[in-house]
Amino acid sequence: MPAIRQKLLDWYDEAGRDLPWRHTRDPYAVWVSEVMLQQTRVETVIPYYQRFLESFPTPQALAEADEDAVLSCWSGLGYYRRARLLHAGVREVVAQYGGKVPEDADARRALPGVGRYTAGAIGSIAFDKEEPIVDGNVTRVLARLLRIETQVGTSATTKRLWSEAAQLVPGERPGDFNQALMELGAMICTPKRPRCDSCPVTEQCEALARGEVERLPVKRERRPPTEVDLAAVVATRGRGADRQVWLVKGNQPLFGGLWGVPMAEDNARAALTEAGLRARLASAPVGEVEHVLTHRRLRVDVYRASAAQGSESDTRRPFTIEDLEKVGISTLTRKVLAATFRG
DNA sequence: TATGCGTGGCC
DNA sequence: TGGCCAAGCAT
Repeated sequence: MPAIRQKLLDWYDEAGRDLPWRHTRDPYAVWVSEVMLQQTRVETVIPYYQRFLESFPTPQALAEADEDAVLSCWSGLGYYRRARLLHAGVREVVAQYGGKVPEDADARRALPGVGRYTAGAIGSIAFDKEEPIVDGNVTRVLARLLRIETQVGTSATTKRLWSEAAQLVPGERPGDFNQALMELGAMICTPKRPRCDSCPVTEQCEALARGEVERLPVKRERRPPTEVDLAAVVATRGRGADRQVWLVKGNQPLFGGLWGVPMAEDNARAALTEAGLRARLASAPVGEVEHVLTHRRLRVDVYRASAAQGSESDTRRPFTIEDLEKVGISTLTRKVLAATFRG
């Protein structure tokens, strides 16, 4: 086992990528990077990470920001609940711990949005603690190295993976070792066409010895996405540069906390009614938009409407194009607006 | 334990 | 082209 640890560290020192969050051990910055990287590619995260830390350089700055500003910075990155939980977690750190991310593992783990992985990543990278992590990369690397054939996602396999990771992590530079494990999964031990020729631990790999690398890990089947037909209403008032679009702020699971045009299943009139808007609705859609999420395939008919009047509230108000940059809106909303105004 | 939550890139 | 993801978490 020590051989694996040292070889991975040596390989990481030589071949590891130079990424923005690898230039800091500020636990807050590490936290931000880890949350952004959840289920999201490195290349996608980089510009968001840099903008976010420029806007909110310290826990205090983020804690003081309002949610619209935070989601504006997150807009387009997806999984918006992450941003809201990070915001809540950082506010808790400021309120309870004087703005210092707690070194205590249990206290860290108890923060909103901080699960076992994120807690371990912050602990090992920022605090040099010998805490293991298991993410998708580590799962794949360990499943192959140790030839773990049980299905990923079951409690027994999860327990085994965390146990194996915990046995590997003790020693020097636990944060770098954890990142080396993930980096190997990202660069060499990839899901498809792994680059075993360049792998530093081929001698230790039980799956390679048996020619079973591409078969592992054994994953669960995915359910096909649900098809949903929606109607969206772009209700405007004014013309030209003064034109404003009515948006509503949702607090539902889908796109929670973001502003968007009124939408409802199949029915544009219902979308307006649910939004509490009175407007002249066009009889035919002006366009169609498709948006695919992991578990849903959305097909959206886009309608125009004019709404000269309307009562504004915390969850319903008109936006100029300029205003849109100050709040969080989903990529779906961007598509709907683009389909309406052609850019 | 199973499910829902976004997005963009890849082959 | 479309299926398959990618550094999880909460419920």
